[in-house]
Formats: sequence, structure tokens, C-alpha cells
Amino acid sequence: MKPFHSYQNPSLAIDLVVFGYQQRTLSVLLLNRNEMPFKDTWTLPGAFLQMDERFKDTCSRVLKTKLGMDNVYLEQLYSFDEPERDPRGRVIAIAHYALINPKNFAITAGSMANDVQWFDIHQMPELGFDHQEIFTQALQRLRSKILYFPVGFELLDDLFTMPELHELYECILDTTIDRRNFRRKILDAQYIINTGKKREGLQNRHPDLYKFNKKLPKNAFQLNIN
Amino acid sequence: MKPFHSYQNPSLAIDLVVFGYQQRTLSVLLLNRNEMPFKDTWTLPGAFLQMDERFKDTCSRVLKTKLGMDNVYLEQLYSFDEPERDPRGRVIAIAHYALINPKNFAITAGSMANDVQWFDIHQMPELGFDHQEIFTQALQRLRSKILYFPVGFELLDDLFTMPELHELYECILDTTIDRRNFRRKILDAQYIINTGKKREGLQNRHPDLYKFNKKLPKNAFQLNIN
DNA sequence: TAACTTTGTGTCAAATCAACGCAAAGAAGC
DNA sequence: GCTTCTTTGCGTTGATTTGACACAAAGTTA
Repeated sequence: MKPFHSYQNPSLAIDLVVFGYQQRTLSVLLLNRNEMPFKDTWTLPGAFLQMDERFKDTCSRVLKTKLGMDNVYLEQLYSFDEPERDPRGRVIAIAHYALINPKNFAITAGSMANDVQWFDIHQMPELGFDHQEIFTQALQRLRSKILYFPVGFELLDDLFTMPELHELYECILDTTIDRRNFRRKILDAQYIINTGKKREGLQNRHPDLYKFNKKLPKNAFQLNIN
Repeated sequence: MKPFHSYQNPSLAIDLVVFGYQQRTLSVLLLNRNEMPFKDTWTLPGAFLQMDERFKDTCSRVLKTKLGMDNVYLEQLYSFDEPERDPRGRVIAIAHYALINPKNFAITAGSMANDVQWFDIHQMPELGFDHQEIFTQALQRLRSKILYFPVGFELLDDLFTMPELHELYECILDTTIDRRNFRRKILDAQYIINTGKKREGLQNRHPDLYKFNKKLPKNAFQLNIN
């Protein structure tokens, strides 16, 4: 085995794919770099891992200091090792993705500098580094994960209606899903609980308000949407 | 952003969960350490990432030089960041898993030093570092992946029979699977192709020989074994 | 040749799924 | 008020898939 201490360790970066959902649109948070390399190019937010940090600490630091977000759902995605991925030298990226609830979405959308911006996932600019590939993998992961684990709720308020949930799934999966079959399956899967309350407001029939089921049974399963 | 060059980067290790299959037994390759820390303790094989290496290069180097294996199926698993996971200092581990075909299994099983050994996954010793957790995750990944992707073939010879494949799945998933339903599903999924040949030998009825379908249709799917 | 093991193929009732109908609740227009 | 329209909740039905078996063909053993 090689000597343990080495001044030749690659740098370790954490890159973040931050997803938000509002107005029937799935969006990603991008950052316009103000320094070389890739100056004036949109990229994923990120930072270098500090010696005493765990991955999620670095994620939280980025989300907090750069974007003013707290209490965010985080998941490790994949590690990227292409030697030429950063022109400055060898940088390994440990990519994560984050799901932002509407409260955080609204705060950041209002107060952000113009070098930080939400982009509809269908209308993204070209990205610097290998961030296009990282983004693509993150979206793929989100799409497959939502089919077997109740992860979408992180993108909604605590209380939500069935049509809202239905639209979220259609939006993430980018398909149409039969409203009535979706309802039956998501209820069978026990992902959500009917609170008994109803959403009052402008709509026609007032829809029931649901919440995420925090202790969902062990035998959770494939949703198999349509 | 922090300064780019830093002498304080964590070390980067690649750890490998090497799976092999023979005699209806799923096994893992372990290494008995001959130096501190964890001297005389069984651990997963691994090495530190060199500056010019991609992850898979490091994997191949370990497999080749320590274990004499070539042409191995490799997949990145997960990255482990617990600051105390290595008593020598901060070491990030990028875990991978490997699937070894019987040819390589036989070679290594015969020629290995006694500090390298295959262990039935049901009869493993205690592992050093956080390798027990890494192993557990690898096994979990293999078990879920085999349900939606034809990955098991990496553990078999190029030609194999239906009963052999059936036993492999039972062994990996650690359940019993109805022989006839398994057959129907694996054929429906178009994972394999009947070569027309038959395995001659000691057995009773000579079973058909199949091969892995290398261009399997895009619409690949959940197997949903029993 | 008979008994037994192993492998390939088929059957069938039960469960699941996709497609769709319909009525209740509320809004909008008259 | 009354009618019409939209939205939401709840069912139904026919087709498909699934799990549990039966059975026959191929080979071995005695």
C-alpha cells in the first residue's frame, strides 16, 4: 500500500443539484460564476470539503450561506472522477441533490442576487464543468426514486391536496397519469394520510388536505404509475 | 469559495466489495491486514487513489496486483465520509463492488495467499474500519439491482442453464423462487437467449444452454420475482 | 423395463391494472 | 332561485399479470 500521508491528494468538491417545485414547474438552482474558470457561465452550486466536515455539513453550509436555506432534504448521488473535469487540477466531485420545500423556494426566489437563479428544468442554459452530466443523473435518480419511495413530499407544503400531489408526479415524471388510478395507488401504498381538513378557497369542490405518512410500513413498494 | 490549493485535503481510498459465486454460494473476498491499524483483522481490499487514476483504474490495479483478476464487472456504490472511520486520519472511501466470473474465481481461489480468502456471505468474520457497513450496502445494492437489471450474468460463465440461473437468483436474494414462474419472467424480460445447445454430462435431462442478451430492449423492467 | 430425478411447457383461479363512468361539491352565469 | 360547468371523490369492468400447480419429456439408476 502507498504511504498514507501524501501532499498529492485530489481536492474534494461537493456539488449540489437543488430541486424546487412551484407553479407546476420543476426547477433547479444555478449559480453564475464570477471567477475563472467558467466565468459568466451557469454552474451547480458547490464548495470544497473542509477537513472537519462530513458531506452533508458542506451541503448545509452551501445552502445556508450562499442560498439562505435551512432544513433541506439531502441525498448523496454519485462521485465524479474524470481527471479533466476541472481545468484547475484534479478535483473529485461528490454530487448530492437537494429537495426544497415551497417556503424555502419562495424566500430564495425573492431575495436572491441575480447571479443565483431558478431554472425550469426544460429551459436550462449550458452548464460549466461536467455539471450537465451531474444534473442529468440527479434528475434520473429523482424520477426513479419517486416510484418506490415517498420522496416528492419534500417539494410540497406539509399539507397538500390530491390534485397537487398528482400534478407534482406528472411534472417530475414528465408524463400524464390517470388521476383516479394515481389516487388509488398512492393511497394503497399508505404514503399519505387524509387529515380530514379541506382546502377552502377559489376552487370548485374543496379538495381534502393530506399529509405525508411519517411511519410508513416496512413493506413499502413499487408505485407502478400507469 | 475557499482557496483552491490546500495541503489539507482528505485522503481518498477506494474500497472494494468483490462478489463471487460458486457451488450455490455467494462469497466475498476479504483481506487479512498485516499492518496497523486493524492488524490481523479481516477487511475489504482497497487502495489509495493516485493522482492520475480514475476510480476504476484504482479498482483494476487492486484486482490485478493483489488478486490477479482481469476484466471484472465494476460499479460505484457509495462514498463514506465518517471523519473517524480511519484512525490514521481523515480518509474518504469511495466504495465499489465487483462481480467475478467463475473463471477468475477458480484461479484466485487456488492461488491465493492465506491472507486473502473467500467467505460465504453468511459466515463472515468481523470486519475492520466501517467495512461491515460498506459490505451491507453493497449486498443490498446487488439484491435490488438484480431485480431490474440483468447483472447476475457477470457471476456465471458465458453459457449457463436455466436451473443454474435460477439457483443464482435464489442465492443472491436468499429466498426460494418458483422455478417455473422464474423461467417465464426471465424469458419475458428478454434478459437471455436460448443458444439451442444443451449441457451434456452427469445430470438427468440435459438442460438448454442460454447466453446473456447483450442488446436487450430499452423497455427493460422490474422482474418482480414471486 | 420400472422407478426416480430433472427439466421444459401449460393451465387456471386470484390479484392487479388501465380505462372510464358517474355523482357530489362548489363556482359562475342568468 | 335555477341551470350549467368545473373540480374532486369513488366505483366498475374487462384485460392482463401473477402465483400455485399439474404434467409430460428426457435421462439416469437399479
